[in-house]
Amino acid sequence: MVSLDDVAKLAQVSPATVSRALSRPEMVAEATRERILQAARELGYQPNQLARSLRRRSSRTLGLIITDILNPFHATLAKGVQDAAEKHNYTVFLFNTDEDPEKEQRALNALRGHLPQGLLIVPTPKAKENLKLVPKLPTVELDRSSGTPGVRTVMVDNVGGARTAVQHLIELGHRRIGMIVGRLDISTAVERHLGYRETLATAGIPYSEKLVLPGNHREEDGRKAALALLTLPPEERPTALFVGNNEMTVGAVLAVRELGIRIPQELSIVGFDDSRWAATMHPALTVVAQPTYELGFLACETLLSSLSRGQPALPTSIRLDVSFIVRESTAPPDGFTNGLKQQRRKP
Amino acid sequence: MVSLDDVAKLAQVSPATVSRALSRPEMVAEATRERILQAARELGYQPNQLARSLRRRSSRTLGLIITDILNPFHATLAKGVQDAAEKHNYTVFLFNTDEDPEKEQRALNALRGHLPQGLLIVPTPKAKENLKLVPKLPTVELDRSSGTPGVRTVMVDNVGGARTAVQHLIELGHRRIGMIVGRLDISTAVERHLGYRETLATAGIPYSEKLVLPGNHREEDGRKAALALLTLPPEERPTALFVGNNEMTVGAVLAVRELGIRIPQELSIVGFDDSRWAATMHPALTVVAQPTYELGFLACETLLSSLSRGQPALPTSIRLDVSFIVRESTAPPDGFTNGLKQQRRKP
DNA sequence: CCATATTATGCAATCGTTTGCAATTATGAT
DNA sequence: ATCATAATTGCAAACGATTGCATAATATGG
Repeated sequence: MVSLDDVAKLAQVSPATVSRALSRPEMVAEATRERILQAARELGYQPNQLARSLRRRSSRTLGLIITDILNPFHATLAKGVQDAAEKHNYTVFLFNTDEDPEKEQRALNALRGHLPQGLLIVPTPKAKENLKLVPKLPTVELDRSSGTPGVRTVMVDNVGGARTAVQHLIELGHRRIGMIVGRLDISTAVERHLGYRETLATAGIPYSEKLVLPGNHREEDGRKAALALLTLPPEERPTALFVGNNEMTVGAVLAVRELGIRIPQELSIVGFDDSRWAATMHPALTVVAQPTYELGFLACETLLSSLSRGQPALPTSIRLDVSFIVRESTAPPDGFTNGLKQQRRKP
Repeated sequence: MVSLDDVAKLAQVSPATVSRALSRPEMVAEATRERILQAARELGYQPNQLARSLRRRSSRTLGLIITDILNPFHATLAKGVQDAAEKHNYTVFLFNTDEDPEKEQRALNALRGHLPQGLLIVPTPKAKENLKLVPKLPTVELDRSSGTPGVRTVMVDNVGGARTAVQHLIELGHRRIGMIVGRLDISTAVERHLGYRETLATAGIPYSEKLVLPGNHREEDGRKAALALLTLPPEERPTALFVGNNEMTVGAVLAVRELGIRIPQELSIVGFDDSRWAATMHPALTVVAQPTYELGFLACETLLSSLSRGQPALPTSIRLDVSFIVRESTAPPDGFTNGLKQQRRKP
């Protein structure tokens, strides 16, 4: 490893001058600077970030904690964050919690030792507790809120998205609309559930607990929940399903196939969060689409701008709009005149 | 930030002793150790990894460079690596190159400053050049080989996978089998192409350049290539397609749909690399499935074990077996008796 | 040409650990 | 007790950068 001293020797100046030539060029005379840069280039010098960070007490490093890198939603989020970070010359440490609060805790502890400048996190339900491990770290939460006071959040309009989706189903003529909701200790699930309830209420449709099943955001949970809802007696069985996240939607669709139920003739289905899978499966899924990449990018930009301005990070909460994409998985319920089908809106 | 000194004061010992109590417990007396650990716990002490790494000249950190985090294949790879790293208490820096050699170079430079212990990389075509930036860094290449001498690789049996796929098509009765191959400066593409050629040769089917189109591994490339192949005059148009990676397979399938060609009746298609999409689309795709997670996990284990043994890293090359999953996208070509369909093997 | 202001460099302390070596204390055999 | 030996602990010097302060070099102005 070639160090400052090596460069200093070659350029015949003190290490201090080399340091300045590199990080505050205006402080050193033109000629010397040239000589130093030349020497550095010659030796292939690369500053030791560890030493630099240690001394500066700041690292140009960010922590990113997501809950499931295999979920394209999170992968996209991560890409948005990384791109933004790279733009500003920050490096990011990526951790995966698999929705496990313990892993989250370990990740935070590991991160802590690396003195990141900031943290971007998709919080697990225990995050409020876990985040106490890093009390002074500028943090922004993505996608969900843990309810930790003083933390900024960047989320999408979950309530609005759910409303649009459910409203769409109601307009098609559905009355028994089931929902596969996420864990109710996660804010996105709560909000999407709220949008669902509100919209039913507005339409004068009574809320039925039987039609709302929780799941743990994984494909298998969606499958089980859908199986349960769709094997209710015909009188109670929902004619439409609103599913709270992308993975569970996959599970739900697979369950529907297992049961041999036809979409959309016998069951309409709307998912939250778009994906290639949703767009290209047959029939193509009607979904609430989120600006996922932008969510990550923006969250990172927000964090970085507050860092650079050295501001005390006002606890703002940003909401991004979602869009509703009508495809082929929704139609009027059985018994309704199929003429309505023609009226379906296009995306 | 609470430091060693703080703990030392509280426990009434020297910082040196605290350090030892934490990293070489057997060197300090039972009683003192207890007192120190207690103090550390009380203060919520977390070692400053920067300082530690600086002094130890080793960081318990790995670099991971992949080319596309949005591709589930790479995301899965990353998860395998991370899980293995976490198991051994290593932290990983993740970088994304988007197949861009310049980004790869930047990533390597950024990484360099953080003194990682090792590097896992899915190399871009310029990696052989770029890797010179980190000459002494223990490196293992995943999925592909850049041809850099002395570097270990962990890959799958691409030739074998391609052979099985093409053989399967031949046995079904296909003679004009097209291939959408990747960039020929990437080893996986070369190998899969080789398997394709060899199998044709063995079966006595002449190799036709017209039927082999290169692509840049992205969905859109697959689409374009498929469009080109499938609009050849009927006499030349392939009756089956072997596609070299998952993203291009998606594109190819979409192209087929655009053209209104039915799979598998009018066209058989086999992809390389399985995915949820491939498994659940209609008709479900026949694929060469790779042990993706294991690839990442194993690569990381390999790297770590060579690190811990302090060995000079023999340049081994590990090949993992692929498996062939026959689903619904392959059938005998038009004009062949459909009776053959029944004989299709199961996975 | 000298005093003073300005600019460019160097010195040395520092960030928080680790570790070779020396100093201290405990242990056990005589 | 006494002394050799072993087990603990502390001192102080690193690791590679940054930076306040002092100093040397140069420029400015009268």
